[in-house]
Amino acid sequence: MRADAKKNYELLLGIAREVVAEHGADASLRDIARRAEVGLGTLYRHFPTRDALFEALLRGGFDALGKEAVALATAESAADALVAWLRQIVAMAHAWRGVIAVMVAAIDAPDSALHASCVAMKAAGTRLLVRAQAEGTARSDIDGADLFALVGAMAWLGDQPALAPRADHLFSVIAGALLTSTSAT
Amino acid sequence: MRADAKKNYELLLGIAREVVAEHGADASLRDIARRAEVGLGTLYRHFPTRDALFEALLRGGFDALGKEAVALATAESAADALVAWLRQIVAMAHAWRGVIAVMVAAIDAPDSALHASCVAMKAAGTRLLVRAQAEGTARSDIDGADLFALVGAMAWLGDQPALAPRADHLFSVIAGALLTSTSAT
DNA sequence: ACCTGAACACCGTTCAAGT
DNA sequence: ACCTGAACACCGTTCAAGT
Repeated sequence: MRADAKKNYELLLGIAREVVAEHGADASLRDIARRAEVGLGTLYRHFPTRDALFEALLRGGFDALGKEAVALATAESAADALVAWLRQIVAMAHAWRGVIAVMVAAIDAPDSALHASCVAMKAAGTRLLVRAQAEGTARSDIDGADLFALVGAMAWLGDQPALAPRADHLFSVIAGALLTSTSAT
Repeated sequence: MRADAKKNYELLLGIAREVVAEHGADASLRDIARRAEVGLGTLYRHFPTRDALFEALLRGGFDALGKEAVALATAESAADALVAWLRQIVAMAHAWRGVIAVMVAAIDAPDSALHASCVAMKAAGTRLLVRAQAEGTARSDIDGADLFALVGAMAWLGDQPALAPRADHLFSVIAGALLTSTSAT
């Protein structure tokens, strides 16, 4: 990548971070280009699609969550590990208002720039779930797809201003429902 | 209301029903007016806001759910009544893709045309919940606001094509989490 | 190689002008 | 009273023209 291109790329990413923090996942791409004082075509050249932009914005978070899942895979309590990881992925989605809907759509769209990351997150969650199930502390009538869907639902709750105050409490309720009663958290 | 106005009102409502069924809650109002072969201003005259249009579209459903809640208030099992009603309100939201987010926003917006109906739905759910709690079959650390939020989350799940196949199963999981273990459904 | 911004096809919302 | 549609201020996306 040419030096000036690289500069624009980084600049756009920084401004996008700000604008998305302000306006959520459906922020205006035009606005981002405008604030970055860059042609609209430049934004499209670097991020040909909205998903591509989010992939770049979230890459760091995805990496961290992936590593965290690996670390938690050997934790003493598989149930606690699962819940701790769920809490983190919900928090990340919550940090990017509205992005959860984009992620959920991407999991069914192989061509989305977010597809691989979302599949990886789903797989990581599945591994933690399966381990807790093997341990006997997570209910067995749930699979990775269910878990991914519940993460979506919990993140969505946090995205709605009217519901956000309940999000933490409802996280406990839902997380509790995933665990078998002997190890309720 | 003048006869021609009334005709336009009904016409718009019918077309809106179709268009919203096709495109969900963020359907184009312009498109509705166009398909109804009516000036865009006419649509705005009858439905000054998107919420006003949805209020008109959903009024029948809200009425039915309200009556159903009254009927269920004397059902033998308060727990079953609660779950049955939850299933119905989630189904109604599901029938109008995307409308749940509008409803959730309206509950915090006293000026929304949907506000009263949403408050009524929340209150109806709360009554069924309280009765089940009194009966000892619903957990006591949940209130009406939590219930409304969970309805939102469950309806949202059904709205996402990638998650919809899991919506029924997850409804059971979440509904089960609301009940005390002695009466798991 | 990369950047720019006009062009196109859409929105939601308002409001002067018509009947 | 009611209807119409142009006008305005926005979008996302593409692409010819520039450097």
